[in-house]
Amino acid sequence: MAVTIRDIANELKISHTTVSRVLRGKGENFISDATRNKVMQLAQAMGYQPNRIARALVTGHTNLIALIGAHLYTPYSAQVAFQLAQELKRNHYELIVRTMEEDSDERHLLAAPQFPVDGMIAFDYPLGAIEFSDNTGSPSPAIVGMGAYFLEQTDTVEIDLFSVTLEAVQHLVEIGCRRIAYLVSQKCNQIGDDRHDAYQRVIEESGLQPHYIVTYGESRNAYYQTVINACQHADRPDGIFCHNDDMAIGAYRALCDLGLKVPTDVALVGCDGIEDTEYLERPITTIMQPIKEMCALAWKFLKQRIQEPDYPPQRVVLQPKLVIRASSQR
Amino acid sequence: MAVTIRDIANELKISHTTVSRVLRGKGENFISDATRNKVMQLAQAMGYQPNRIARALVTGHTNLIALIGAHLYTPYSAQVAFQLAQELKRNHYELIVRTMEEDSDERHLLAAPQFPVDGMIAFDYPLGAIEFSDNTGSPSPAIVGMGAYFLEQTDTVEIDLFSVTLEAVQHLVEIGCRRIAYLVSQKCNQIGDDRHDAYQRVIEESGLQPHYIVTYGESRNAYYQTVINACQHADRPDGIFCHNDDMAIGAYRALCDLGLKVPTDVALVGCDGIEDTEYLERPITTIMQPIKEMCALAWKFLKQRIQEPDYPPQRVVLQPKLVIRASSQR
DNA sequence: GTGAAAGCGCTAACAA
DNA sequence: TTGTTAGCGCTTTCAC
Repeated sequence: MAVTIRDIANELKISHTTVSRVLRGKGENFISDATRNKVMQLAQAMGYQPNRIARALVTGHTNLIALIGAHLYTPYSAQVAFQLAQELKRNHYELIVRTMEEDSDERHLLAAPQFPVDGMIAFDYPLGAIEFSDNTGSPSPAIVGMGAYFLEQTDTVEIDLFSVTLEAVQHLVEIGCRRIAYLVSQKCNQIGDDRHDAYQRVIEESGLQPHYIVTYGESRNAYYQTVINACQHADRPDGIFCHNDDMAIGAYRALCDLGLKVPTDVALVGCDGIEDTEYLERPITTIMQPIKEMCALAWKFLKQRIQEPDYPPQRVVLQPKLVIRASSQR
Repeated sequence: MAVTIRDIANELKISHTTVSRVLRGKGENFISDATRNKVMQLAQAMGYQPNRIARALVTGHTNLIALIGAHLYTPYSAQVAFQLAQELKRNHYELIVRTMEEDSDERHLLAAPQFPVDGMIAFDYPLGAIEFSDNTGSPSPAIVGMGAYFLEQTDTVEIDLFSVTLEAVQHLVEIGCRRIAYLVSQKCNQIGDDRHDAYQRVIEESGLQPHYIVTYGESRNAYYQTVINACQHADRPDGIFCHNDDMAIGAYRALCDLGLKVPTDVALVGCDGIEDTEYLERPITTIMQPIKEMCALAWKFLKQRIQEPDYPPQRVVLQPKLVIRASSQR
């Protein structure tokens, strides 16, 4: 059996409360040095490890944070998850990764039992707050929204993709593209989506025709196929703004296979800033997300919310940057 | 406040023990249907959620599993982590991602407090078992090693990279490479490492000269730089076996920038089978890890170990596959 | 079939 | 400065 504070207390003929106080650094100024030292030493010697479960039961917090999202397996998400885990670790918190599958009942909390966490970060996951707030009558848990999709009611670290997409599509216009397509998954292709709206705006203002290449699957291979189909006709686009980098990478490969040259025949712009876009023969122009900053802020908000549940909701808007690379330089 | 079994019991004028039994499905055959139904209904109506912490305190298990490793942020690791999380979810377990940094004191458990888990999976992390077993006198926790690096004392899902590397390097010989280099990080470049040993063996048996390109950083950019330096001389290699795909991708880009053609000037083979190798103009030949199988088996072993701590250690060896692509086809 | 009581290891209020 | 007591919400004997 693991050693408990009572074991230490018995050994020392003192109360376990005192041991608890010493070990937790409480009572800085009213525990005698003699006692403190005795306890510290023995705890060390006996290899005492506090039982976090017992502590959690009484304090009500676990020092666990959940990252929730729909596509936590993409390179972009993986980077975010890792960044967050690092950030948390410094504060003695740990991260549980919770992928919510979209078309299943798991949306409903009862389906898959979940370990209680002190807070959650909903990444690019607009439904988070809804699900988790009205679930029971209990006070809504600490939750912060983060990314390009989020909800209004909570703390949020919002990434504004509108302005930068304006810039990105404008950039395609400026390098001479006249048939600029928008490669996008079905579910993101709608009014209200920053990228969609910004694309449409620039196209209209430039007097061009919008051209949506809609994908249904969610894999690079699906994107690849979609682009193969969309670009084998004579009236193919001469520039593609891709909703994300995975699509851009699928598109890149498709264009190669079709014998089309990037950027000469077709210019390419992606979004997210994952490393992969940089390691191609023709690196892909992309929108670089401020991952580090986003994670740091999300954690800052969440930490505060955990400490002060009634603090007024905070919000910050981050601006990603367009990084121009060979795929759009003519 | 959240609703407890006592709330339900009081409401129903029965004991909380009975409620507990019903809710947990114990006492299948000695709880009256009347009681059972009443309880079920009220629990539902009151939105009862069991307190997992309280349960964990008494049962001693959390249904939490930790994934531990040194480089959990690479695309390969991310894929593994995701796969594992999926696997666990089906069994009502959740995953905590624990990156161990190499050159810090975090190796020692006391440094960063960790939430108790029912088991751990050490991925490509040979030190796992050492650290976690002799830590206290307590019985070693359930742990399984997984990947190409692991320890002898525990359950392990081992990936044998030796045979397939033999095949990979042999393949380079067969397509006509005569100066085959091995791109590897400093810490993996040693006897005992499958890839290192297999490379050396083939080179020797083919009467060629070994040529180690050693990198010190751990990023694609570091690999890129290393290859730039290593390949700008006239006696550059005409084939490179890369220790992993990230290195292969860094190398690929370096070769492009040096104006060298893949595979004509330099053939390339990577290892791990991450998606990125497939989406280049010249897809990279690689060793495809059996991620899914590996994760499924690791979880199978771990689950068994959790249930039967004294079961004799299990071990299985998995064979990855060489996937030949354009980067090594002449 | 059901309930009473004990206790998991800890923290926190209140005494002394 | 230290100890006593209660209790977090649950599971688990054991008794009825």
